Amino acid sequence: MALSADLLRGYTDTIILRQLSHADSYGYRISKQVSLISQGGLEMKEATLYTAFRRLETAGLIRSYWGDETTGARRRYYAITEAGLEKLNQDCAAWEETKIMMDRLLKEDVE
Amino acid sequence: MALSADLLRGYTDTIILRQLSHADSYGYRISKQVSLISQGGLEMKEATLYTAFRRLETAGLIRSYWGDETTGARRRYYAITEAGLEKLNQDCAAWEETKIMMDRLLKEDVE
DNA sequence: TGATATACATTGACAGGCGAGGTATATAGA
DNA sequence: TCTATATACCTCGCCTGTCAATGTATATCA
Repeated sequence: MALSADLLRGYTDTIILRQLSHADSYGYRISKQVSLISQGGLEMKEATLYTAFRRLETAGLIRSYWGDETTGARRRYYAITEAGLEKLNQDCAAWEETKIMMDRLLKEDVE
Repeated sequence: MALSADLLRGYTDTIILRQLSHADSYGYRISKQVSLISQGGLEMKEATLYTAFRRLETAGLIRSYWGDETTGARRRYYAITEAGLEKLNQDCAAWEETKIMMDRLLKEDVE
């Protein structure tokens, strides 16, 4: 990822889960979507992306299947699972808390 | 750190710089302050903290000196440098952008 | 024919977080 | 007096996530 790369470490998974919560998708597309939505601010590197897919699938948060494209490069599609949706909700809640916490840590003056 | 540990990776430095922007401080105190301000949500581990101090000092963003306590354990104080203040400003700006980006990635629906 | 876009995947280096361990001083209580 | 607890410092080595580099294959367009 670019820009605040390290900050978002660990939220890669959440971002992917969120994209999959719209509809099944595949690596290349998710990577483009993320660039688009973040207006170029965040670029998920392929290595990072595919590592995350493996991690998420192992954890049972997503599952994958090969698309039946008759033309062009084959695509491995990913779908979010029930557990994945739960995780997404948790992560989003955690993100809200993190924002509040960080804002306090970065702005608030100490007693 | 607890909770969103991984997310804050890389922002450890920023949090420390912010604390030092109030006044010179030392490891143990900063760690307590962070717990206090974040209401226990974020606990900076000592290993993390001292690693960060080394990193920041090497980078010229802070400097250190021994306190002249005549009683109790000795303290190594840290002070933020001019470069550190600049870095802090940049990081805070980056944080604001990151929030916007993440909110878009986690909430906004794709086209 | 060669460049570019689509689409997948792995390997190995690197960096940051942190558990576990260690040192030393001061104080309060049993 | 001895022990526990708080204050205060520090390092080693493991683990995990990111990512540059590299490799594969298909389709399109100049």
